[in-house]
Amino acid sequence: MSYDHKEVESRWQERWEEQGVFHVTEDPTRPKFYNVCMYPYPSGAIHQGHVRNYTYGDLLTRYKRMRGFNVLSPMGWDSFGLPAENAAINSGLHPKINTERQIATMRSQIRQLGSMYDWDREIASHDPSFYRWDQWLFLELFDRELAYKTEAPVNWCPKDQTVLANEQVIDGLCERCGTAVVKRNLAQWFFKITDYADRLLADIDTLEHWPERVKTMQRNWIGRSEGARFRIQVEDGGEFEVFTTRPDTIFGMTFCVLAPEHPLVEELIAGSENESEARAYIEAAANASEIDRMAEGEKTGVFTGRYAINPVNGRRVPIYIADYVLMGYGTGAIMAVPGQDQRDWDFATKYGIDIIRTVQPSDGWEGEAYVGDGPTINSEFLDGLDQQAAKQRIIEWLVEQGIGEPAIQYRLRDWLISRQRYWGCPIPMINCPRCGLVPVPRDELPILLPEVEDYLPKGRSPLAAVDEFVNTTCPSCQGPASRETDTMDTFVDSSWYYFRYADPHNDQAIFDPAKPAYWMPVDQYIGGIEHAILHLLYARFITKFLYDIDLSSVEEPFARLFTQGMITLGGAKMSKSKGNVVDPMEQFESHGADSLRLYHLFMGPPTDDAVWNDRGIDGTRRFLDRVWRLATDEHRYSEAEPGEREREMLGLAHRTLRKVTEDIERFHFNTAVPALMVLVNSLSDYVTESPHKETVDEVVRLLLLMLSPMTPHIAHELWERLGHGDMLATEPWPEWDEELAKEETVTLVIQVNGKVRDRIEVSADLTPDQATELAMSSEKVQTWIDGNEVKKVIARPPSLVNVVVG
RNA sequence: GCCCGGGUGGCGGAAUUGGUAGACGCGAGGGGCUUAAACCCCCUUGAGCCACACCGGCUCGCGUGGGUUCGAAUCCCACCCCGGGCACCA
Repeated sequence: MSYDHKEVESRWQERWEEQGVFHVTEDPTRPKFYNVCMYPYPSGAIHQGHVRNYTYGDLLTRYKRMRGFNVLSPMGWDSFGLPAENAAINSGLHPKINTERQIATMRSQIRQLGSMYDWDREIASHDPSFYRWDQWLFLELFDRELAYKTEAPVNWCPKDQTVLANEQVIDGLCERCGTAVVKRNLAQWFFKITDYADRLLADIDTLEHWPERVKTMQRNWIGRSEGARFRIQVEDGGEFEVFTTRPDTIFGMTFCVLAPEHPLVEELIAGSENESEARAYIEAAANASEIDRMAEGEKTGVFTGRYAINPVNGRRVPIYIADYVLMGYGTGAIMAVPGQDQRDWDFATKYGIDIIRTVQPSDGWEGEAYVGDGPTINSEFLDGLDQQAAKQRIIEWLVEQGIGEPAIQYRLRDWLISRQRYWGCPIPMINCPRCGLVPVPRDELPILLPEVEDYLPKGRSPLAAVDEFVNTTCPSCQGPASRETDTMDTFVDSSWYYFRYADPHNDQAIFDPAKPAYWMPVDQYIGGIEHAILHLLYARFITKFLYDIDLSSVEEPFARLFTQGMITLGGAKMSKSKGNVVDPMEQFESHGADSLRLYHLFMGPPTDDAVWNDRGIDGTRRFLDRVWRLATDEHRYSEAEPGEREREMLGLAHRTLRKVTEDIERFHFNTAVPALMVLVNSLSDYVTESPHKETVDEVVRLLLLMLSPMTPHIAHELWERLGHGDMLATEPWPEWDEELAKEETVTLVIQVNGKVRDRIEVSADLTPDQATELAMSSEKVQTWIDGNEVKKVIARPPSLVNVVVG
C-alpha cells in the first residue's frame, strides 16, 4: 500500500501557513535562532540545488523550533541584476513583469517543498521599499568617503555591455556570459572596501564555524603582503614610487618597470629615442583583453630610453614599460631584481639585462631566480645578513634617507559598483555643472527606476536615454543638473538584506537597530560555495560598516556558514545548457516532496558534490511507504508481559534518537537517515514476531518525532492519525534515556596478532581481566596460539582483545 | 607555481576520530506471493581459494610504495591521480 502524498502534502502546507506556525517576533525570554538560506535569483523555476539548500534549511528550522528556539527563517528574492534582466530580454517581457511572474512561480514551488518560512517578512530587492535603503546606504557610505567616483581602467564585458567588479572576472572572462573581458578607462563608482582590508582579514580568525576552505579563499583574495615602499629618481628629473616585498634585494635591482598605464610613462617617453616604439606598445597593451595579457609565456616590454638611479648605490638602470606590471596593484611600478624574482629573470634574459645575485643560494641549488632564504651577498652593508635581518636593516636605511617606509599592500581592490544596465538600483547622485557631485537629499528617496521603452544594453546605461529621469535640479544651487544614470551592482542588495528581514516593513529607516540587535548574527547561513568570495566578503564589509555607524551590534554577520555541494549528473553540474536537469516539480508529482527531501538528505555528505541517481528517490519513497504501513496497519499484538525483546526494541529506538540528534547537530544528515532506516527495518521485523502494542506505539511515536524535520508532511499526518495531536511541529524534541539506550551485550572481537580469529557475545560491562580470560579460553584462539609464547594481551573491553604471540 | 580538499565494492556512500572495513540505500542474481505483472516479503552480493549434505575456514583487499604501532581507511614520509581556489599581485 502506498500513501497519497499529493493529498497529504498540500493539506499540511495549508495548515502550517493558516496556523502561522513559523511566524515569529522578538522574544527575549527564549533563545533565538536566526536561520537563513541565501536568497535566490528568481530564475522562474526551482532546481535540485534549491531543493537541497532549502531542505537543509528547513530541517534546521523545524529541529531548532522543537528544541525550544525562537526560530526566524525568512525568504526573499535577489530580483535585480543581470540574470533577471537577461531572462526578461529573452522572454520579451519587461523585467519587472517577468521578474514578478517568476517570483510567483518560485514561491509556489518552494511552498510545495514544505519548507516553512515567515512569509510576512518576504522581501524582494527590486521593490522600491527595499532598494530605497540601498540608496540610503550608498549615501551613508558617500558621506564617509567610502563611496567615490573616479576614472580608472575597469573590466568591461563587451557582450553584457557593462563594467564588472574585479570579483566578477574569472580567468579573464565575464562571470555571467564567459566573454573575454577588456579594460576600459571609465568614470565609475566604487565602494572603498580596501579601507576595511585589515579588519576583513583579521576577523576571519574569529569565524570559528566557517569552512576552512572559504576562509582560505577569502584570505587569498584579500592577499596581504608586507614590504616597503620607496621613491626612485629618474635620471634628468622626475621620480616614481615602487612597492616591494623584498627590499633586502635592492642591490640586485638592474632595471625598473612601469605599467603601461602608469601616469609617468607619457613624460618619460616624450621626445625619447624609443618614443614611437613605446607608444605602439602602450596602445597594444590597452587594446589587449585580460586573457591575452595574462597568457603565460613570453613577457613583453619596451625600453623607455630613460634611466633610473638605484638609491642605494647610485647605479644607473634602464626603465622599461611592460604589461606584466599591473597598474592596479602597489604603485604600478617595480624595482626589478632578476636574481631573486623569476618574472624579472625571464624579462632580463629576453632583453639582455644584467643579473646580480644578492642572496647566496643553498648548496647544490641549480636554477634561475633564487627566491629562497640565504646570506645576503653583493650588498655592501647588508652582506651576511639573512633575509629577515636584511629587510629590517634596509627599511631603516630607507627611512633614514627619507625616501621610503615599511608598507603593507593588499591584493584586494575597491569594489566597483556601477553598472551600465537597466535592471538595478539607481545610484542617488546628481551631477551639477557648478557644484559637482551632489547627493540626493535623503527625503527624496527612493529615486525610482524609470519606465523605459528600450532597456537593452547599449554600452551606456539605458537610464541615460530618459530625459525626464536625467534632467533635474541641483539640490545645492537649484540650477539645472543631471542625475547619475548608472545602477548599482546587485551584490549591494545582497550585502545587507539579512538585516532587513529583521524589520522588513519599516518605511522610516533602513531598520530599527533594536530588531537586528535581537536576531543578528545569522546563526546559520546556508548556500552555495560559489559565493565564497564575492557575496560573503561584501556582506562582511557592509556589516562592519553598519557596525561602525551604530546600526549593527555585530561585526560579523554569519556565525555559522554552511556551504553545500552541487548536484551533478553525467559528470557535470545540473544546468539547462547541459540538458541534464531533473525537475523537482516532476518528483513532487511522482514521489512527493517528503521523498525528495529525504533523498537529498540521504545522498551524501552535505558539503560534497552529489551525483543524482533517479533510483535513489525510489528508495526513500519505499522507506516512507514502509513507515506508513507500520503506523497504520493492524498488527497482531501479544498479551504477554513485555520482556527482553521489548527492552531491546526500545533500546534501539533510544540509541537511534541519540544518533539522529548528534548527527543533525553536526550536519551529518546522510548518516542520520540510515539510522532511521535501521530502526524501521528492525521494527518491521518486530511487528511480525509477537509485538506488544505499547512498544510499537512508543517506537512509532519517537520515529515520527525524528522524521518531522526531515519529512514533515507524512510525519504530521501520521502523528495526527495516531491521536498524538494536531501540530507535530510545535512538539518538543524528545530526550533519549541513557539507561535504555545502553547496549547490554556486545560483540567482543578476539584477534591474534591483529587478525580477527573469534567473536563472542559478552556483557557490556566486561572488565579487562575477564576479557583476557575469555579470549584465552577460546578454542579458535588456542588453535592459533598453537604452543607459541604469548607475549602480551591487549584488552580493550568490551569491543576487542588482541593476543600477541611470537 | 602556490594554497586547500579528496581517492574505500558494480554505483552513492558508512566506519562513533587508532580497535570487527564495506552500515544504509541503489543496482544485480535467486526465491516466495500472484492466473500474470506491479507492489510487497525472504535469501545472496568486495576479490580469490578451500570445504560444500551441513557448520564453516583461509589469503588478499580502503590510489601506490615505505614507516610508526599489539593493531592503520584513520598517524608520519615519499610518490601518482582527481576536484577546487588563487595566480605576471612585485
